[in-house]
Amino acid sequence: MGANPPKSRMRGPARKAVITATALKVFAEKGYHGTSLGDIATAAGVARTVLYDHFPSKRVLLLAVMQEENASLVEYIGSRIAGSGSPEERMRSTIDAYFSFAQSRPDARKLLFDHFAEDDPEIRTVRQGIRESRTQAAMALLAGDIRSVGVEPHEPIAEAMVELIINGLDGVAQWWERHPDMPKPMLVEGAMRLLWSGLGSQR
Amino acid sequence: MGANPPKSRMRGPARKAVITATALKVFAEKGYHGTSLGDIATAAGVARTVLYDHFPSKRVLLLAVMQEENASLVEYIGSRIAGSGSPEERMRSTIDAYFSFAQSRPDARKLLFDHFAEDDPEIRTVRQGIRESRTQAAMALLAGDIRSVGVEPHEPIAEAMVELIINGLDGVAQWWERHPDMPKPMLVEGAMRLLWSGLGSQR
DNA sequence: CCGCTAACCGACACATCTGTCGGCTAGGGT
DNA sequence: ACCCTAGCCGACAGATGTGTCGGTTAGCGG
Repeated sequence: MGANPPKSRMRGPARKAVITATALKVFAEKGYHGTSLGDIATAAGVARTVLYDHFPSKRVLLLAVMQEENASLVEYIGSRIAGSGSPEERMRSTIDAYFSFAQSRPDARKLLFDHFAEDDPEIRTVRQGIRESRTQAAMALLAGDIRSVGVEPHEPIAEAMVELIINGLDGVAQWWERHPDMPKPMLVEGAMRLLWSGLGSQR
Repeated sequence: MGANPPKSRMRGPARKAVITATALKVFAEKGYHGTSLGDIATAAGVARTVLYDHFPSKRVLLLAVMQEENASLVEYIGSRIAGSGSPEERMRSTIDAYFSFAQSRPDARKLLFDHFAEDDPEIRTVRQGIRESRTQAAMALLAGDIRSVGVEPHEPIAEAMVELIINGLDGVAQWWERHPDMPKPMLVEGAMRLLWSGLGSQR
C-alpha cells in the first residue's frame, strides 16, 4: 500500500501516527470485530507486533482512535459554527459544517457514527459517552429553536428531537457517500427544508 | 436459558423456528462478527452442530433471519398505514406504526437498522437491497408531501430527504430504548413537530 | 411392540487471531 | 568510528471459531 522498498525506520511518534491513521481506515471499513491487527499491520506496512510497541491491545487501539477522531470532529464543527446571524442561518451553517466534515473525513464519520452497535462493554461505554456529549452540544445549539416551537429544552422529548436531527443528518451523509455527485449546498437546502420549514408548509 | 430437563426432541420446523428466534436475539445484540454459532446454540439449548442440520453456514443463517424479519417489518407497517385522511394524518399514523414496531420487536429493529456497516460482501449486498426497497416504499408514501414543498419525487435530493426522515425516526427509536418511560404519543408528536411543522414555525 | 428415520451430539481437523518473548539492526548520540 | 538504544520482526503458545463426520437414540409409523 505504501512505498515499502526504502524500508527506513521511523521515530516512535511518526510510526504511531501511521498506525492510528491506518487503523482509522480499516476499523471504519470493517468494524471492530471484523478487523484483525494483522489487517491493520499489513495496511500500515509493518509487522503485526509493532502495533504492540505502541498499544497494549486491540481494544485500546480502537479507543485511542475513537477519542482522537471525536476530538477532531468537535474541533471541526466548533470552529465553523456561525456565532452570529439569525437562528435559521446558524442552523444552516451547522448543517453545512457537518456535511463538510463528512465529506472531508469520511472514515472518521464512519468510525464515529456507523458502528455504534459494537458489543465490547468498554467500547460501548466510551461510545455512549461520546454520543451523549454530542447530543448535549447539539442541544445547546438548538435550545432556542426548540423552545420556539413550544418545547422546553430540559424536557426529555427535546432530547429525542435532537436525536432525530442528528441521526437524520447522518443518514443524509451516508446517502451522500453513495451519491457523491450531489452538490453540498443542495443537500443543506433539502435538510433545511425538512427540519426548518417542515413537510407541512405550503409552497 | 430455556427449560432443559425435559430434553424432548422437536420436529424439524419447530427446532428451526427456535434457532432463528434465538439467532435474531443474539445477532441483534452482538452483531455478525461478534456472535459465534456456539453463542446461538447455547442460547437455543442445543449442540452447535444442530445448527448445521438447518443452515449450511453462519452467513446463510443471518441472511435467513434478516429476510424473515424484514418481511415481518414490511407486513407490520403496511397493515397499519391509514389509507385515508389528510396527508398529515397519514404521516402521523406511519410514524406511529414504526414506533410501535420498534417497541414490540426491538431485536428485529436492531438487526435491520443498527448493524448496517457489517463487512461481509454478500451480507452488505442483501442489506443494501433491503434498505433500497425500504427507501422506495417510504418515497411512495411521501411523494405527495415532498412535491408540496417544491421537490419532485424523482429528483435525487428527494431520496436524501427520505433518508433523513427514516434515519431520524430510527434515531428516536434508539433513544426510546434508552428512555422507555416516554409515552409513544409524545414521541409521535415530537417527530411530527419537527418533520411536519419544522423548527422555524412560530408558535 | 418393533424398526427405522430423523433429530441430536461429541470429537476432530483446520483456520485465524491475540498477545508474548527474545533477537536483530539501523542510525542517532558522543 | 563505535556504541547502544529504540525500532522492528519471526516464532511460539494459547484461545476461539467454523464446518465435517460418524455414532447414538427418541419416538413415530406400521
